[in-house]
Amino acid sequence: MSDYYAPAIVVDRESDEPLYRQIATPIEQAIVSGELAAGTMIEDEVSMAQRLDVSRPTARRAMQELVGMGLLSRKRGVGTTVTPPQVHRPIALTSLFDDLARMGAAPTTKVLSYDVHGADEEEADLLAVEVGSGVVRVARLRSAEGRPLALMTNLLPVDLAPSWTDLNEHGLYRCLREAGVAIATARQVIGARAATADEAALLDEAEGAPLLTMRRTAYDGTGRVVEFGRSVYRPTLYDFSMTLVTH
Amino acid sequence: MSDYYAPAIVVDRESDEPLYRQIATPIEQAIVSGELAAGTMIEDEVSMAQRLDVSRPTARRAMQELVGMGLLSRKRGVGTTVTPPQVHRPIALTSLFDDLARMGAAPTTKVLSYDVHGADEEEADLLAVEVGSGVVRVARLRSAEGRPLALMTNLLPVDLAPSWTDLNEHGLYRCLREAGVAIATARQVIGARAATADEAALLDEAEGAPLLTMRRTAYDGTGRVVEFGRSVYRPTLYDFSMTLVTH
DNA sequence: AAGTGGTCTAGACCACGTA
DNA sequence: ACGTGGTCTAGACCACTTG
Repeated sequence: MSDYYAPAIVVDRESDEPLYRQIATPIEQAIVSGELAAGTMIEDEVSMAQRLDVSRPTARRAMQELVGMGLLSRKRGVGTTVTPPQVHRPIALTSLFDDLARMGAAPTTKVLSYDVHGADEEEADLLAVEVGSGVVRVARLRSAEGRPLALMTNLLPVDLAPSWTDLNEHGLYRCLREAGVAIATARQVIGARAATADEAALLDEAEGAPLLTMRRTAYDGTGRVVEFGRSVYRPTLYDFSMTLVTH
Repeated sequence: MSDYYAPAIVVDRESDEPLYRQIATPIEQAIVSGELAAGTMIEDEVSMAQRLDVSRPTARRAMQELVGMGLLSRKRGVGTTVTPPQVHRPIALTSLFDDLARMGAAPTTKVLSYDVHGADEEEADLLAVEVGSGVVRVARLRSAEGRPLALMTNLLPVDLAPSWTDLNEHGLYRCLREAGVAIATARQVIGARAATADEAALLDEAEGAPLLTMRRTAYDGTGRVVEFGRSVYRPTLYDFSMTLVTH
């Protein structure tokens, strides 16, 4: 008799949901909800397999999913324990709009310009498309709680670009997602520089004030460029927060 | 007869290296070296298992490792192909020193101060240790190609801190690694602000010039705080480049 | 010695996409 | 209809850690 956590799960063999996920999901929720404290011992996989009436590889796979997310850590000869939350996997590739909304900051967006045209050489290069193919360039001012926060310009292939009205209501990434565009990865570069006169006027800063800058190229699963964006942020109101992991 | 890539591998059953890794590693190298172009079809797992004389789950596991790294993508009913390099997984949690060295920038470090003392309340909070326990606070000036680039201050528990001389020769993260400290995750916040007079003097910038700032807390696998650092960078000479991934 | 996770086998059935 | 990857079984042996 040990005092480990043995999840009360009954697997449904008729369900479309794989068994290993039926097992992993409740444990995952128990961990992220804080119900299971860091360091809590988890039932070993042989016993769990017998108890839930699945094969050992199936129970094992459920555990491995959680190890992969950084929620559990295992030591041979010792057992499985809940990982401290600092070591959990990050929520990756969030959008500014979602970030602000999650913080309860009531973000608003004003589309400053929305221009459809044939790609010039630089634009074609950034999007990895043919010169002259249709692209949309849009500039937006993002505010939170009535204060201007960021100036964003984005470049997209026409066939992916959301409409002016959509962009006024939602974030770009949400528009893309709802249009069925799945972003897989993005490369971004974060820097800083002094505000130009135009930027200063729009952002309610002084000319020459330090601004955070971000350049991002987003790709779908096939490697196609979905979007290229260049933004400047007011560093007194926004910064980039992220979790890094060693593999 | 199809024209897919079938790796020429002979597995060594006497080796300590797991079979799935003996299979995955050569394929991984062929992809990252560019030998296999994006979109190249990979042998299906049933045929690979027979050919290499391993069970199907073993062949499958090798493939899954590569899928997890973003190197391969699979579609049920279709097959397995090499992922475009844009979608490959990022090299996570690099150190500034390594970054510069990889770029051939010949980084040098000057330790400006190295102070061992009992943690005050703020320091204890940052490192999640008891007030009064031994901590090391070190300030360093990092230069590349003779030009000052970053001003870094770090706070570490005494028992983990490298010596002054080690820090003058290598980057902090390399020192920690060689001391057997394995960093698992780190949280960092990137922002910007104007340079103070002191910073400006050390970094060869004007007072009030925009600087990139970074705060980072690094954790080992048990959730213990290994290091807390605060740095400022000259944005004309350095920026943060990273790849984000959706899970 | 006992218990844990790590690896591996030799099959099986199913869901999906293509032809 | 066929071939693909996705899931699952019921075992097995090994390596490592702890008592």
